Amino acid sequence: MATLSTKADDIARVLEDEIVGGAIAPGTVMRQEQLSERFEVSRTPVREALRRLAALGLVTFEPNRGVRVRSISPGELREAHLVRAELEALATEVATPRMTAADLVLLDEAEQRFSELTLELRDQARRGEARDSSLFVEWMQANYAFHDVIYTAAAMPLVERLAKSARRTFIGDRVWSARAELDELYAKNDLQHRAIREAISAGSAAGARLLAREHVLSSGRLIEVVIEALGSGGSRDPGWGS
Amino acid sequence: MATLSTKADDIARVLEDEIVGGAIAPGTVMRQEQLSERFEVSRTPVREALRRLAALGLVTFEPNRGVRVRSISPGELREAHLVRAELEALATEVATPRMTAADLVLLDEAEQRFSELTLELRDQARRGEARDSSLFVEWMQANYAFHDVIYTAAAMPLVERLAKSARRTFIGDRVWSARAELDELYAKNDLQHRAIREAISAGSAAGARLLAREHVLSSGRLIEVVIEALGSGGSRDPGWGS
DNA sequence: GCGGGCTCCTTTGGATCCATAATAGGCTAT
DNA sequence: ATAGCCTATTATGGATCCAAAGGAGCCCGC
Repeated sequence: MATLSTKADDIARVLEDEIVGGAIAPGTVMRQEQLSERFEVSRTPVREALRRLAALGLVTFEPNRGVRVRSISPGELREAHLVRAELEALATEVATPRMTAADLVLLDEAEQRFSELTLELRDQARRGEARDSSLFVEWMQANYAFHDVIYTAAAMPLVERLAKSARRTFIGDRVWSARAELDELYAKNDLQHRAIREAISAGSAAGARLLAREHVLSSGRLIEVVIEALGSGGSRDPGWGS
Repeated sequence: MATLSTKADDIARVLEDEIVGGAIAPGTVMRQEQLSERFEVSRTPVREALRRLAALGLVTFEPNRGVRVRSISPGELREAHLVRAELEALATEVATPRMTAADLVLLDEAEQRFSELTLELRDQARRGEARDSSLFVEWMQANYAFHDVIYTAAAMPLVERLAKSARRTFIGDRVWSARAELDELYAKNDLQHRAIREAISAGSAAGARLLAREHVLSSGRLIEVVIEALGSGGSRDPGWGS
């Protein structure tokens, strides 16, 4: 059997997903032995995987003390959004003249799904129901799916990689599931998606670029508002990265 | 003695510098045992260091075959410059209102040093002397120093990290030391630096932003031209990354 | 009663050891 | 002579082993 991937890489991918998905809370110390018995390997590949996560900025090595999942300070969150705004703007600009009819269909489908989920989310909040965490996850994924269509069309692997790594700042669903009074802000996201879609459809690279930039910046502000509203009450970490 | 850093990190830093500096040619396979005896450690920390380099995109693991220093395709080079243009534009915009008088002095000094080296370089080329590799290295470092002043003032660690990682595309001095007939393009870099400096000095964030963007894009085109002029004659790698 | 220091335990960082995949070279059969 | 197969070598991936740093808890002196 030809080995197509190495244990360290597999483990790194899993842990990466868990951290960016919020399954592992920021501030947690990851015990090597614990991980090694979980993945049924020795500590060696575990440590190599952790090195990779460290290089990606997801964890920090505290020599002789362990690895800790990095938490994001408000400043870092803000900066990450500024970066993502520029990168998405670039990707959208490049993607616009490259979008085929098929791509546009994909974009439409993604937008429609996102729109539906946004409505569902709003209705659920209005009915005062307990917030369904999985619905938020779906909503986020639909949001990402929309942007992914653009990334794919842009065919810019570096931009895609960097921008996606900046997504990790979302810290799972804890941020999004926070408040219901932000309805219209969620809805604004949907409207912005449509605007971007229309600009692309119209072949306006410059317009799509500006809209994409504004969209990311605005969703960044949304997150800041939500976090502000949360105060420190809903977060289990000090909100401070080394 | 308190251990402030780990062997793996030290090794990673050294190798990182060597790769981005071009001391290790793209395409090279890095033998673990060789590295371990060079750094006088076992293969374990070496492998952890290599994992880090892999996460940074500097090398690729080919399972059971070794790690290979990634080479950059023309497309990747182009994309990296587009990214760097956006990030530098952002950093410059943010830095402009934050620049203190002291920062401006630093910027001036960096610019002046860069200017001098540019002239030296031109004169050397005009006299038809054998190109002095170390002079090019100095010139590049002076170029980076100028931009570093801006990064520092911007106080955006993420942007700085990403943009600097995009610098690695320069592949040492092989690119720059290529031709003498590109004098005015080198000089153009200098003029652009001055324009950026003046825009910052005038407090025009938007102007500085545009100038920074154009500057990076233009130097990216310069590199493309140089590589084009080189053909495949001066490069020891196939110019293709996995 | 309390603070400082000493000892033991846990966990990490690193070294060494082992199994296996890839490859190079030789051998055989045609 | 040459193509194909088999073996021996080498380097990697992973496991196990060892030394040392950090911290918790205990003990002793004041």
